[in-house]
Amino acid sequence: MRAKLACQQRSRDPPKGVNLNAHITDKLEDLAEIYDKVLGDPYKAKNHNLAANAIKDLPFKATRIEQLVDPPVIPAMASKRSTVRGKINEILTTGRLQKLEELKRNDRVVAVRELTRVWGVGEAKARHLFNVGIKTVNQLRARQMIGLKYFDEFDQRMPREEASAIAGYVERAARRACPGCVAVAAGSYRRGKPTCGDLDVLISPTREWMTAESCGSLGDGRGGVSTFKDILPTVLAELRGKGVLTDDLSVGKDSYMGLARADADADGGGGMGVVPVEPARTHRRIDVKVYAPEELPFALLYFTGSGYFNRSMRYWAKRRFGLSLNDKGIFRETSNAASKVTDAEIDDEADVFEYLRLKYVAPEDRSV
DNA sequence: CGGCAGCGCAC
DNA sequence: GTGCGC
DNA sequence: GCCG
Repeated sequence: MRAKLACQQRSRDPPKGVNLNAHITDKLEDLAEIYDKVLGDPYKAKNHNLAANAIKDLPFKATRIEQLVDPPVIPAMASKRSTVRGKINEILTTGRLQKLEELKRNDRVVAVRELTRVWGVGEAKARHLFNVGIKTVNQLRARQMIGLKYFDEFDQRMPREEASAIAGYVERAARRACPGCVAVAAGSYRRGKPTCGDLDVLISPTREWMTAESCGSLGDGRGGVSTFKDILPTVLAELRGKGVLTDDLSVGKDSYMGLARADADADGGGGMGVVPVEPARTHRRIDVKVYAPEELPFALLYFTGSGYFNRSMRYWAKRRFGLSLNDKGIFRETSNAASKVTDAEIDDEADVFEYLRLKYVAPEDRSV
């Protein structure tokens, strides 16, 4: 009775060493791996591997599907409806496998496949990483190493004087890139806390600058940049050059996350010829974001927090008016651009409170 | 159509 | 309970 | 994907 069980068989004796059918099995195995690691279908994977393994053991190179069906290399192959058989047939007749090529062109497939090669990263983790923009092992490694490298430093909060110093660098860089702009440190710094876990700096040009920019009357070599989208890269370049920014975590179109430290050019007033002293200041988490002037009040409100304060405000806006609130504006229903509320002149945070029929609360009092 | 192995470990 | 590796 |  047990005689037929696989676990009662000796393996097919002389281990055949060479695979004469790699032209078939490579494709099947690739497809299996994608089914398993990317598409979350381990059973499809298993069956593709089953066929691949059987074909690997053949003592001849298969060129026609009949050679695999006659005595079926696996039981399923006997059936005309076997989809694996169909795929093998396609490989044998065309030398290609459409389905596989299609999948291999897919961004997500490529990324998840690479990421799951990391021990501890499975399908779910890889999918999540992909969703947050991490698509390669190198990107993952960079992130991981920064986290480890500064593990102890990230634990420490900075005195607000240090936050102020870093923000000062950002502000000066911003003013050079975009004369007249505002650069405000939000977050717990703006709420007046004596220490800060990280630093959010919001940059926003003046309305006048925007107007001048859009009609091309800037950028004539007076030091500022010519377009809105140049602001962030210009500011970052200067801060990197000064050694204020030491590592990047993510660099987007109008949002930056990275590490900064104060007193990078500590000899600022110390005169020239001073040998640069090892700064050795703690690395701090910093976010820099650029907003259009009309968005600034909302961005300020949003990034000044606290998180709890924000939630309660959003809750009110939704329950009382059916409005949704984010860092860019007030929206009806969901926050798509089309539904942005424009019927009110919102010039500062106070206008937002007023629009929502709430009494103004100063930043220092928002640490609820 | 449901089942396809089931476990220990980390979180 | 979920994700992961085996 | 395949099987019962």
